[in-house]
Amino acid sequence: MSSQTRHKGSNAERSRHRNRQAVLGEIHRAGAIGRAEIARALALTTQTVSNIISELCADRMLLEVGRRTVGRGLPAMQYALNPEGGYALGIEVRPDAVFAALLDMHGAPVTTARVALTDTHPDAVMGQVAGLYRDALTQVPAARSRMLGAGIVMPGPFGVTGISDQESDLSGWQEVDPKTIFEEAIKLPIVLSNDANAAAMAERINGVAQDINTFAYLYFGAGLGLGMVQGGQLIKGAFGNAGEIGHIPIPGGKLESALSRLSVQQHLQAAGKPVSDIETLEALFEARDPDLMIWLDVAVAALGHAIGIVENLLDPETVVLGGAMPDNLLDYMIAHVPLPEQSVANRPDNDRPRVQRGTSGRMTATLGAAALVLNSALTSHISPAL
Amino acid sequence: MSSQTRHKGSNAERSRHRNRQAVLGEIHRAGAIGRAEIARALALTTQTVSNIISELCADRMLLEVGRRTVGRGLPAMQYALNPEGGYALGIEVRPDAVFAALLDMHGAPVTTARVALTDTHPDAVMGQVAGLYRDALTQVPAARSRMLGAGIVMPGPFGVTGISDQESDLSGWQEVDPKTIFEEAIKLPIVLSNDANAAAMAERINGVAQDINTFAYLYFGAGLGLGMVQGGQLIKGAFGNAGEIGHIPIPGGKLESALSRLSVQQHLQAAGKPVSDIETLEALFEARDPDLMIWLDVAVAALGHAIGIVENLLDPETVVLGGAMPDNLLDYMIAHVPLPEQSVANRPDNDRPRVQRGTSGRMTATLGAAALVLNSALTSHISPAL
DNA sequence: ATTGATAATTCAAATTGTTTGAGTTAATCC
DNA sequence: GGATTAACTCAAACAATTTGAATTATCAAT
Repeated sequence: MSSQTRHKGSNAERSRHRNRQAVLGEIHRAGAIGRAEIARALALTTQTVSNIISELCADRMLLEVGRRTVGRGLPAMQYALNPEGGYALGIEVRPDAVFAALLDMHGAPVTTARVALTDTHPDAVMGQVAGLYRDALTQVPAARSRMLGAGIVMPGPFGVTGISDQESDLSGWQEVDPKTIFEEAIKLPIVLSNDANAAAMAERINGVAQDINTFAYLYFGAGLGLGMVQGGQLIKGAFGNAGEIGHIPIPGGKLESALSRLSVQQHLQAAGKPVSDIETLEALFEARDPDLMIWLDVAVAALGHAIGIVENLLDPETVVLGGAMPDNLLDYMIAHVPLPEQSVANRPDNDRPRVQRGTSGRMTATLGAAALVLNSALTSHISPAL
Repeated sequence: MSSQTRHKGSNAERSRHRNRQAVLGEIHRAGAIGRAEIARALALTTQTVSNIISELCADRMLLEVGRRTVGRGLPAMQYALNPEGGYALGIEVRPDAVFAALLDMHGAPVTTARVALTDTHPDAVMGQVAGLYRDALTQVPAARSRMLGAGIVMPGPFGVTGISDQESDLSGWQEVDPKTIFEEAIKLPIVLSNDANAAAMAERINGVAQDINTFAYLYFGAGLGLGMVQGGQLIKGAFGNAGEIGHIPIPGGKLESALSRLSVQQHLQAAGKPVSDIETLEALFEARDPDLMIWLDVAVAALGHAIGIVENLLDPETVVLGGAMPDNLLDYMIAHVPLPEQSVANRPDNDRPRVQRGTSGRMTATLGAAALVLNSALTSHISPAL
């Protein structure tokens, strides 16, 4: 079944809804901003913005943060998002554990949690997920009445049986519709995504890509994923499986066999140095372990290749690197990656870094899951004016 | 300068504009359709659609095509696009020639023309372009008052001096803004694009991708280009240079050194068989020329590689192949390409062909340039309902 | 052949949300 | 201190869609 891309018509009510979202997005972008300035940015009248803002204030979505004097004229009252105005739940399902995070309106995590997963069948997972949600609401009771929705990150690819790695596969999920069962388990609007897309959204809501509308996120999960954002919207593909960059063949095999957590683990395992967690990997790198450095040599070459593909295909403002790798390793890779000359990003006047590290941490994808929800609350879903 | 992706607010007037476009798009998609059905598709009331349609009829954009009886009830009056309701100009600027086409509302070419280009400086090109536009209007006087806009296809990449091939470069264009000077030369709204994106739009308006919202077009120009359409919209990248797939390195060099018109020409040249036009190439293939078959062996391997990249990154419904190659060669390549198994498109239930040939002809990009204009007239630019 | 159900369409009134224009407030500039 | 500038508010006007009742034409069943 292909992605249903049927546009809907517009009416007054839907206009209001979009304008509300656009106002929220503008405030998010600016941090604190006055009504007249919002009106100019959105090509609306101050009156309209005023109406919307008084509504949002009544809903406790906004806070007045004092007047700011810029030049002449009446100083504008500044408004900012009320962090407690809305919450988004992020859930990440991995084969061995489920992560949860509750984000406030600023995109800051207010609770995080993790439970081990012994049974990966849908019913068992739903039980854990419902429990995590319950716990989060217990810790932050104020969120109960202000939930915007939940983002779910699961191992993909979806609907593909041909090439899935057994390792990353969850059993018993073939015949269920994830969105439906999650909606039943936690009564919230659900957004489903893969880890790389979620990570990209995390960067956009609260990270290095905050003002960047078109960028790519190379994500180290079990394999190698790619989240692409063009004009503030994720590129999902026809079946939601866009960004499977790990499968792409490169001279020595497929990309993720040289560039992934699994790859480094296997390499070190073969060298008699089994590594199961990131801390060990971090320590090995601190010690400049020769076997790890050998892997890195191959990995940065593959990374250069991957960046070339992404830059030439998407022409992004920047490529963000992150995921299940220690920061020092990511920084090393960024410092030593051979950036391809044959790339549309290799332009003389390009002052932005072509590659940068994302806000790190193992929770990136979980936070990103919630960020998907925040993003849809903060963007108006109207294509930019031409 | 990055792509300005600032959303605009909505008001009654803009709602009407979008609804008009959505109605036109729905009629285009259906061919002939009744008002109530449009209303259901767009989640509007029949009354609203009725108002919009009577306006469009008054503007001569629509034709009544009789009533159609489906089941019970009053048979619905069917409406279709009036082909003469609007026209779009397509201009393709190549280093050696300028092509022009005038398309009617159905996307059918009503005039096509070509002039050789001896001087590629902007002023000279503008003179030729203005002349082609004048000629087109002379041949189709009815179009004069009903022009929707002009699409321009030019060699890219834009704003990149680092990696442009001299061959495909136009001289004297570094310091001008193409959009501005085209707008001056022909007083019409201008859309700029590269050849691959235009070709993709041609397929979507009037070709094999008519009902496909997410697909990719691999375009043989001088090099190898890629047009990506996701949810009915082109993926342009931050600076308009998305889809430069030709630059991507593959085992034997960069992709377009194995897979492009230039590549086959150079290969045959080296074998003592200079080929300058498509007909010769077609004839050589008909004769199964051994040198050409050698090139093809390498080319289909490269094509398989390219398809793997595109499928895994975009997850399209299909990949369309076309451009400056004879049809029989394209068909051969499609029949013999080694489709990668490591691809999200390699799914058991996929009944659609993974690769297909586009509506061919050397004019694809020129027609596509005009199709860009038609597309923007027929789509409402609202993101799909979630 | 008549009657009832169904579906498209139209008309007029109600509704929603934005815009317009006049007037108020509070800052800077001279 | 007065003129200018800019943000903001109020009330009325405006533009579009929606609502609900009435009309028309077809199918299906009696």
